Amino acid sequence: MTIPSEWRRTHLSKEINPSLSGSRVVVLGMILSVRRQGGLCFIILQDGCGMIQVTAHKDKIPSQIFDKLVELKPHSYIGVKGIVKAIEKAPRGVEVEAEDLYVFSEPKKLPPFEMFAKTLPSLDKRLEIRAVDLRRPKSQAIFKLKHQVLQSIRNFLVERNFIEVNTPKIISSATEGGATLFPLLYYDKEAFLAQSPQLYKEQLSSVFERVFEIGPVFRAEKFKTPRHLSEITSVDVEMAFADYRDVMNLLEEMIDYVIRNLIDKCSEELQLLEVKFEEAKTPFKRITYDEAYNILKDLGVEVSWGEDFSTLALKKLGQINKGFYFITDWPTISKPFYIKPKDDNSEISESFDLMYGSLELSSGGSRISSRDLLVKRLKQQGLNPKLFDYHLRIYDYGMPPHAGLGLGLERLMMAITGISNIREVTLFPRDQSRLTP
RNA sequence: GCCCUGGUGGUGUAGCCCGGCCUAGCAUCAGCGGCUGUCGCCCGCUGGACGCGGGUUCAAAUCCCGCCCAGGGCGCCA
Repeated sequence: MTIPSEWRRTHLSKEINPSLSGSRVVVLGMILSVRRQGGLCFIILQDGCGMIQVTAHKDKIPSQIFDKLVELKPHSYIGVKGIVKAIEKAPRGVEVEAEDLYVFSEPKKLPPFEMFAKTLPSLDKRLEIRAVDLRRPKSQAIFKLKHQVLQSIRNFLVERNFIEVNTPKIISSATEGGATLFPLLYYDKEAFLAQSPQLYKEQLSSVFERVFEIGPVFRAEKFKTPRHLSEITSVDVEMAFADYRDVMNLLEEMIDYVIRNLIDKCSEELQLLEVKFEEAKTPFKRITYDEAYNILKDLGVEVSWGEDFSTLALKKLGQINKGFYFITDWPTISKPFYIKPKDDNSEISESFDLMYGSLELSSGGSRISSRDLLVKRLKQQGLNPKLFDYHLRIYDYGMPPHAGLGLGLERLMMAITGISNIREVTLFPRDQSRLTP
């Protein structure tokens, strides 16, 4: 539809403030709520960046405009032309007193949830019409925060001379073994959706020294938990002439930077979601795998040295350690083939996981930069070095020491918002049973 | 792959264990009416539900079996 020229927006909701009092404006947006009080009507109009209260007085405007306005339902997309009034009783001390109305769209039906409801339908029901669910201010706030987190991460890394790269998501073989990949047909060959940009970013660190990628990764494990998805956003960082201690320091600084930025720029969203950041003080605690192992043993939790901690074990650790903390120096056997064993003890690796309570947010470490050692480690892990030839051949031409990390963006959002279901912090989550929307 | 829990109007729930007093309660919502400073408004009236199939019983929302769907846990998992 062509938008009539007199119904072009003059101001966004957030631009309307008491100093504009008396000016005539056109605001466009979607109705969140309509409340009528006799001859007075209050409408909360939401646009892309906030909301503004619109009022209509029966005795000040033509009756057909007033009558139309009061019968409008939430989810109607409208334009309102009116005068800005600075009024203390209005939210933010300002409102638009309507003179004219333009209706772009009215809903044929109402969604199964209310815009400000205290009780919500199950997430499953809401996901069926996710874009409508996102009209709820609280739902939107999550993704405005996520956007700001992404912006902050980019700013932080770029300020430190990292460059952003993009690597293939269609790959020929298992990146690191272990995880189940999604197979697909690539012309007449078998291919897979990438589980990680790991090997590509390592190669690129030999060129640009500092690289990062923010993009989707895919896992075909049949998870059915509130913290796993089949498709997630991974923040991958790799840097040359660095080891795992440098990476941990970088990650810690980055999270601190991200949180400071949120406090600075997203106070409304944080308030709406009741986020406090009480458990986000740097420096983050660092405990070694062996220390964690002994703590768990003393608690009577079943642990076997060399293995990843079980869900139960992580829960116990999370009870002891609130907020962010590192678990460092993992047994080499528990880590992927490219993680560097310690020079003085090859049983232990230069590696870390960043935890938030019992939730694993990130893992990383120093990487092996010798081809021979990589081949040895591949064999130890039961992987066929021939399948990795496209990667290993690069090492013949020299490779600086390097280290890096992978961070699950959605997991970070769970930690930041305190939301316990990863689907809630993902616009269109993919899991075992959900391929739409 | 295995185990556990749940499914009641559009939505969220009570009732189920211990069958009858359920003509299924409450809140929200929707429809109609009233209200000129609301902001999760308020007031009055009206409306709407036991996941699907089978069984037991004089009687099933309630007990049993199967199926479907959802949630959670284990295993597994940068």
